[in-house]
Amino acid sequence: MEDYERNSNSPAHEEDSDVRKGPWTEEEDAILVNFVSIHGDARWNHIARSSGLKRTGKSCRLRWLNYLRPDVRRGNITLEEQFMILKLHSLWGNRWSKIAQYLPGRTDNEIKNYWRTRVQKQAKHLRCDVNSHLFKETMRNVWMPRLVERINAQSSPTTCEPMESMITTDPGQPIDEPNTVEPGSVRFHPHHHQQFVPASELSATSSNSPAETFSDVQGGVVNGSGYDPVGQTGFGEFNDWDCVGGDNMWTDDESFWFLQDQLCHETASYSYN
DNA sequence: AAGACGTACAACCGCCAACAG
DNA sequence: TCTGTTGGCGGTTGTACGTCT
Repeated sequence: MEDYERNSNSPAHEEDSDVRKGPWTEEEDAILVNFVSIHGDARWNHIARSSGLKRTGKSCRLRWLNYLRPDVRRGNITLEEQFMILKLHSLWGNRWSKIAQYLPGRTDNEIKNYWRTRVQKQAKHLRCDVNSHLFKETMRNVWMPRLVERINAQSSPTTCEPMESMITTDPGQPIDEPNTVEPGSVRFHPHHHQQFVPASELSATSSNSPAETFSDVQGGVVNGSGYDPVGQTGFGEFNDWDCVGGDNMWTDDESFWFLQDQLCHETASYSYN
């Protein structure tokens, strides 16, 4: 651990040997939070020097963005977030920061970790590459439909099922790692600030009329069979998994709003407010 | 009970683009 | 225009912790 905390191999730079590495302590966190609250979160090298922290500016920035920022959302990835990650990754590839923009409170690091630990693990189980056609087809035709089914099935503060239980098509697959989504958690488009919350929360907590549900507003039609990977809903047309990053890429807004629209149509369990 | 193994996630690294001087 | 600095990003690694044998 001590080796990890010290940059030991640069004797030529006295300052560098003083740079701390490794896990942040509570004291360091407190100093950084206090300093940022006063001076703002810019000029990280200046912050690192002026605060007295023996950290690099980069390290301070990362700690703030990924952990200390007040709007960082912690806890397990929800079903909706899983769906968004899979879909956005299919559109944009490993552009984690871009994907994170559409998952408020989630950091690129968290999404990247989720992808590596959960999704890539499934590819390993299938004995195929995460970029292979087989894996993409499995994700498109098995996991994502099941995610939509689960989202549809949610009617109260929800349980979040891990990806591994979705690899099988057995509908009776038990949920082995349930977790609770914090009531009142909201997701919104970063540009338009339109929030959408589970309908169950709305009905319980707000005065919104039924006519304000998203599918009503949008005139959306619930697809009775849930997720349609290649047909009526249009997912399949555009979701060319082999063309990520190619000429078929959409603009950011086109991609996001198409996806948002599809998700809302298919789950019919969200509403804007 | 203890060691091996697997998982989750915090943190670092290297590269690159933007920007200021 | 050039150069150094800074911040952003994706990839990778290290470690704590849980589970399995």
